[in-house]
Amino acid sequence: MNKTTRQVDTTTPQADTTTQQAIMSAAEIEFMEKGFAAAKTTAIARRAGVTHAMLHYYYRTKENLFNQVFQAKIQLLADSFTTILGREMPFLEKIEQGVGAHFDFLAANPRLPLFVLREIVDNSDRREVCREVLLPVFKGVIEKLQKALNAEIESGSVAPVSAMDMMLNMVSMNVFAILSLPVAMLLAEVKEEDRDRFLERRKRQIIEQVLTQLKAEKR
Amino acid sequence: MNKTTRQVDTTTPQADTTTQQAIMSAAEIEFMEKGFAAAKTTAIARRAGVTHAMLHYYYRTKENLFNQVFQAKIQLLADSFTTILGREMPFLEKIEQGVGAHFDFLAANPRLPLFVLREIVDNSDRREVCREVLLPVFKGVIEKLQKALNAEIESGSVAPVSAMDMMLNMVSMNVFAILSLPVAMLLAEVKEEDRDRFLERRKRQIIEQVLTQLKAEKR
DNA sequence: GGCGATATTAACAGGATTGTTAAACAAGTC
DNA sequence: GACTTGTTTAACAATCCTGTTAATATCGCC
Repeated sequence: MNKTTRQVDTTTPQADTTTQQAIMSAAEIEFMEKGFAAAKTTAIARRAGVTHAMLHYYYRTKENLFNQVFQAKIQLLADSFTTILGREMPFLEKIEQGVGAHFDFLAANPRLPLFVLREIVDNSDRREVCREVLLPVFKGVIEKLQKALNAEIESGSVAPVSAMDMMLNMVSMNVFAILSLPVAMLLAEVKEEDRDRFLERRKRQIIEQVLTQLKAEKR
Repeated sequence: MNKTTRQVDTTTPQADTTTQQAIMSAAEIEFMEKGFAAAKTTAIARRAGVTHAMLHYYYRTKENLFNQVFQAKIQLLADSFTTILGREMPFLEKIEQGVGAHFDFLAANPRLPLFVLREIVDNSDRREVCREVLLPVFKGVIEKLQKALNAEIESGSVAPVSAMDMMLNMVSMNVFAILSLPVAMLLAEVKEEDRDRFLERRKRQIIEQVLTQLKAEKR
């Protein structure tokens, strides 16, 4: 097997040049696929192509290794929110872009939602990680969105909706679209080769749905 | 320990009168809480107050026991869809009632969505159970809904929307509302004692959202 | 009371799983 | 070349988990 340098190589972070990185990559895959309980350290080591003793050498415990993976994934999730708001453009277009980008991010990381939800249900430590990482990001996004919304509402161009509700609706539909894809394809009787088309159609539908809510007449 | 009768007592299905039922009840709780992988047969037996050998005596394998729980839960889920459509009433009111009832069902069975999603991801047998039980029910509901929708669309009282899209939106928001409650409460900074109020508010919001879509002006 | 069928227990077997450890190995330094 | 430091291996220990089995208990029934 390949020898490692003394220090973990931080100059080429993408490849599994070191044993430690190989283990981390393998752990990501195994944990994402099976969750903490069903994933086995032996399987992770096998996938990484090393003895399972190496896993304990670098990460001490399964729990410890998992926590590092978890932290990274929560961070990834947080980043997906901040990248939404970027360039200058008309408000509705910005929303359209934002919803679409969020959808695309999830479509590219389809296992992420279930992974997170599965592990926080009865583990308050992991919920705490979520709170620490996600909360500040989320608050910032909501605040910005609410400000933009208020301006539009003031000018009468969109209906009065709360940023939080809008966000929840959007995230709900996007996450669930990805999360439930296996069931949805069953229930909508979609064949495997039509998967991408189905997703694309659903994405457009969700965007329409969000815009409809914004354009609704004041009741 | 209480002795069982020869035949499982089907006249009083609610109580754990027999060992077999006690095991089944304990299994439901354990499997729903921890999922197949993390649940332990020894823990199930302990919870049921019997030796873990009894578990194997009645259900042979952990897998077998799990499958019976899974089947029952899928059936429960299916029933939650059929009970929606019942009495005669104005269309929009019926929608309102239906969405609310679906939400309430999920709120009463908050672990159900995650339980199902978690177990079908990489198990095609269980997906097959879903298909067999859920598909016919779902198709029936969609068909009925589409017919009712068409009539309303014809008369111009609601905007042209497809039953499938509407259903997906509705189920998405309801399921995700329950599924993500732990995270949502974190992100919306809701205290434990305000949980029910938060849920009720979200329910109303989802109903509004669905109705808004139906009342949208034809573009 | 004795018989037969079912229910229950305790003990065990086999295997998998996490984690440790002692010894071998590689590589740079003096 | 010996020393130091970090890496890797193989073997092991301890525990846990699923499933079996043989012996015992319980019950209905004749």
